[in-house]
Amino acid sequence: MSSTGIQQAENNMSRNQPTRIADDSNVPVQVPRPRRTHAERREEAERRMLDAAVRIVAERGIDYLTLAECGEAAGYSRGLAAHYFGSKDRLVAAIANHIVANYVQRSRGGSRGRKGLEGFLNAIDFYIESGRSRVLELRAFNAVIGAAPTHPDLAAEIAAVNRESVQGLANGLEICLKQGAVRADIDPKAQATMILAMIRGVMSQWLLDPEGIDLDKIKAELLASLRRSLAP
Amino acid sequence: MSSTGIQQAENNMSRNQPTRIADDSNVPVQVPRPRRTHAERREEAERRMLDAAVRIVAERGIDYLTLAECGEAAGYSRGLAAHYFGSKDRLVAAIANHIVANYVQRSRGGSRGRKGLEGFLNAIDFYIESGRSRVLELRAFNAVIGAAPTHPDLAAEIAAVNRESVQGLANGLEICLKQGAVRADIDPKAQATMILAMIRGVMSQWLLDPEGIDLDKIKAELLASLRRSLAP
DNA sequence: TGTGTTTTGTTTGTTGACGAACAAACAAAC
DNA sequence: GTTTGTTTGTTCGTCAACAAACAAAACACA
Repeated sequence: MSSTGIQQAENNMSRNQPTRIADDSNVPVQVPRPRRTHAERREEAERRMLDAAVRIVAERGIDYLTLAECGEAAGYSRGLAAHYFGSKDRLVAAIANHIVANYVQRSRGGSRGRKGLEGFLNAIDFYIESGRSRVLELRAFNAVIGAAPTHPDLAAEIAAVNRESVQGLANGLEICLKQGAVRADIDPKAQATMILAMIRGVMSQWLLDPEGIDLDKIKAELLASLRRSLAP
Repeated sequence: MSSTGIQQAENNMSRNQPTRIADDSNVPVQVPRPRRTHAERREEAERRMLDAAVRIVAERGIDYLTLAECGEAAGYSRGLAAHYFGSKDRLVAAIANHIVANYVQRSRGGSRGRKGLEGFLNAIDFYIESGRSRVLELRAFNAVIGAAPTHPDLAAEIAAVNRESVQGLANGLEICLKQGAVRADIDPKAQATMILAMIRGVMSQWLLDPEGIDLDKIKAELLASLRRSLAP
């Protein structure tokens, strides 16, 4: 619900008067007027609060996330997060959508081009690298997934996210199937579920023990295994 | 640390006077004296509180687990959980060990016998079925894993649990390797990490959406894939 | 065997901090 | 001047933490 309109509201600086914090004169400047529209204000506030919430969850965990701190960490007041999201559970659900929306946005233009099985494996690589390079989001998402089964509001939300992710992978496999790039006796959806599980599970272990888990080695092994089990 | 001595204290009834709740006479009986040893009392209290904590975490999540409710749900007082575990984080760490200890205990005598690749795959099957049949433990464990990366106390504990699990699977693969039952160019530890990831990830998705995830089908696909990618 | 004392396990009272929820005020945009 | 966004004041419940108190078992010694 709150994930519509995240892709805009990015560069609103260009329209506004540049926020003048200080100028040449030593006379105290009156507070600058950004003159943003209501929608812009609202969207920026929402985005900043979600970013703050992601950071808090990633650093200290869901149980230490509070509505008040979320608002303040975003540079607003105590009460704003509660006002926007209503409850902590719904804030957490919004976090999940926020992270996924960010990922989807990034993944467009990511692994384009390559076809066949290698193209599919390339997408998996992108997924893994994406987590590696955005540890905050990864940690927060991991925490949300862990909490989801016991939070009814969240469970539905995350289950939907999972279905979409599985479907995305399954689509990739379907294409390969039609091209004859993978063996014909696989079940795309079951394979996709499995592969998503593998990716998430590996990242979850890596989060807990970055020293002990050689992500490059495991990624290589993972891709090699998939190559063997999927090749026609 | 608290997982030593779980395997005893099971049948302490045989040593004590059988707890007499009522007897033949209609004279009100004085309160029965179970006459348990201090160690027995302590262990039972600990076990019952951990069981209660597992149930609470599985049903409502870690953030709704409180020390007070844990004690009371176990049939004791408000303060006992705090007295034993000191802090919520340490209680949660104890939960993880409790669940793992339970699993390990059950897994002995579980998948014994079969050798070669099929024996290894059989152990994986056991792991999955074990989660399916003990949803409470699975849910609680899943929640703990999700929270671990942001809770320093927990992180170390769970990382150790993971290492043990990976090592267990890797050992199975090593045996297969020596028998020539799997291809020679795999890295047992990396494979084990991957396989554990797959199992956990699939169970995590299943928890969120038991209707949407056909566990039998995915298990079959998973085992078939492993057969293809591991076979010599 | 019994009795008194010490240790260990368990409960209860109390305090203080924190967080959610609500209502009302204030500020900016329309 | 009206709507929409944002802050502030306040209340209420809940939980962790600590400090005693109480109860059961272990021990010592007759």
